[in-house]
Amino acid sequence: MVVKKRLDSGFRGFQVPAIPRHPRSARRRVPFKKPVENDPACAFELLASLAGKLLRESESSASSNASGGNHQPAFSQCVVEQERHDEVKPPMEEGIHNGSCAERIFMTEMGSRKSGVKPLDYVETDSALESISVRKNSDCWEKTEPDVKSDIFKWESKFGNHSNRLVKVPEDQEADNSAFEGLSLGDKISLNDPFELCTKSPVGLALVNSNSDVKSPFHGELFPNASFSGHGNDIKLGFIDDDENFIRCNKVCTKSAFRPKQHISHRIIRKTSKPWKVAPKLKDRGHSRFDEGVKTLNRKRKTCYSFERSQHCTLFKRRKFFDRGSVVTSDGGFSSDSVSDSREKGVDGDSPSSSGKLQQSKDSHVKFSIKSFRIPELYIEVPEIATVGSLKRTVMEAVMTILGGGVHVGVLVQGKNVKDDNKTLLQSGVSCKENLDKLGFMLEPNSFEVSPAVCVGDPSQCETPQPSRSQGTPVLDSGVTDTVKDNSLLTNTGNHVEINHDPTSWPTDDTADKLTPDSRALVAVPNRSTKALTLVPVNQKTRRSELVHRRTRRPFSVSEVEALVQAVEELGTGRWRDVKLQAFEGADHRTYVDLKDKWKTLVHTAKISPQQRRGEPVPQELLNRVLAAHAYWSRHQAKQHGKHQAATMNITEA
DNA sequence: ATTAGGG
DNA sequence: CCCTAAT
Repeated sequence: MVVKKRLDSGFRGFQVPAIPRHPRSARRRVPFKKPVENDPACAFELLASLAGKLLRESESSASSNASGGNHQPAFSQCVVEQERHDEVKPPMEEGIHNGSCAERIFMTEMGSRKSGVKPLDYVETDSALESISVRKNSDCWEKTEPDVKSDIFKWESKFGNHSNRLVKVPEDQEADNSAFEGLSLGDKISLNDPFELCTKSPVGLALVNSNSDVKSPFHGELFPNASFSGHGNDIKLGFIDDDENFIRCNKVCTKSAFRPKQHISHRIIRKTSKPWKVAPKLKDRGHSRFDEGVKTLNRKRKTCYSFERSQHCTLFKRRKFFDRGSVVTSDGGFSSDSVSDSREKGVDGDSPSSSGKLQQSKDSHVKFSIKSFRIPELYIEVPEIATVGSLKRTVMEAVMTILGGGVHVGVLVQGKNVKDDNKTLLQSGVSCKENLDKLGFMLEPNSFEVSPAVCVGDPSQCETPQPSRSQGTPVLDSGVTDTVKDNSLLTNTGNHVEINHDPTSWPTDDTADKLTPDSRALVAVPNRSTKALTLVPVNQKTRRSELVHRRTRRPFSVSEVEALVQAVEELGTGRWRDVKLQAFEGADHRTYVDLKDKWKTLVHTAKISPQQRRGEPVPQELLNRVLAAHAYWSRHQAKQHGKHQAATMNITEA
């Protein structure tokens, strides 16, 4: 039995919480690579494993230390990262990861004791509490300060370190390590969403801001007493947000909130021991779905994580943004970052992940956040007995397949695809108040006409009066929020996928497909491998050839035509299966559909003048027979039809 | 799985 | 030939 589900909503379900994106240097421009070996789908599991590993390391370390009596907390420092993330950052990925910004995990082993932990690829610990050199992996990290006095996991948003979060995992909290196996520090993993889980916790989260220059409203001490000293086992998970926390501004991004990219490249992780205080806000930002997840998590692991999330979207090019005091961006490329944190109020009520907002400000700038992108429809087919894990992987594969070919963003205004990239927002109507609700973004696989930069004309041209929109209306809504309930541990992906399309979720949905037929696409290819399922992108222009080969053309020979005509003369034109069996039994490459098609063409050929015919000429004699048979069976069929109906009626009556 | 038709 | 809808 197979479960076929049409993910009608496309992967819109993959929430793309408005998460801040950072300029990530040229990397962003690198064509999206195909997913690497790391199975993204396993990210969560990996994360879990990693965490477990870490915990264990920490514990063992602690115990060993304990024996020695006085001891310093052992720290583990390592970086976990899915490299792919550095280079592959299609907007969609945000969706995939559901805004969980943490893709890179830094586990810090601060103690001189490493508990057998291997050196990290990215971070080198000089020694306990010394400065930490962070590999300049993505020109985002350089040096960290040694303030960390307790174990800390720093999770950096793979997307550009925008969200600072510090999650603390007190040792006293029983962590279920059972699930964490086989992962060693330094292992690379991706956090595809785990954040949702890990970051949802009542415990509260400390925001680690590496950029002291920028004071976002969120900066503050989350955990007044973040250190859990005395136990050396305490672990904090920190989401390191480097720069642009700015966008965090609840209202509109203020100039001061932004800073040039240059700074970004010199990010410093600092004073994790003094996380910015954000607790109060945390609550405000607690999103229903996250909360749910947290509960579950806590229930299961008693591990508390909390998080502070910054979500913003940037649609403007950085330079411009900067010049105008309001643009943030990522190296010119379009990013799904939201320009501002539109969730000023009502955050509690609606889950941020499912709602986006667009607002206009007085300064003629269109500001909004993107909650999610519409993603080309995916069709997935998996056996009922497939595991959730396989489903996740499958979905991930599907998504990555799309991404693998590169994606670009499409902009929809009132359901219409705005293809002219040179249009200004004003011209496109994006800035129109009426269209605010109808602004949508979608990912389009493998575009041929580049220009990923969607929007943005010149902001200064947005002169339309822009009454600030009241918070609520989501521009993009995945409507998934509700689905994330108890199974937070299982779902990331799954929960974010809407199985049933809810038209109301996506205002632009109805037209999206029509507008971009090429972008709709993935179909399940049954039985293609041992895997639960295989997804094949349907983007015909670019991928079908790779995945679903068109059968090689095999012109019918005259003898074949003769056999066909013979069979049809006897059997008629409505029994192709029989024709196949009778005349092409052994010809596996000729399906009854082929025969039917051939007959169709034969009839057509017979009707046209010989000059118009192409290919190997078919004897006129045969064509004549074709016409005769066609005429005959056409009439016969009509009669048969009538008889059949009559018969049916009689039966019914009888 | 077949059949019928449009692309 | 492909793709779909309808059987």
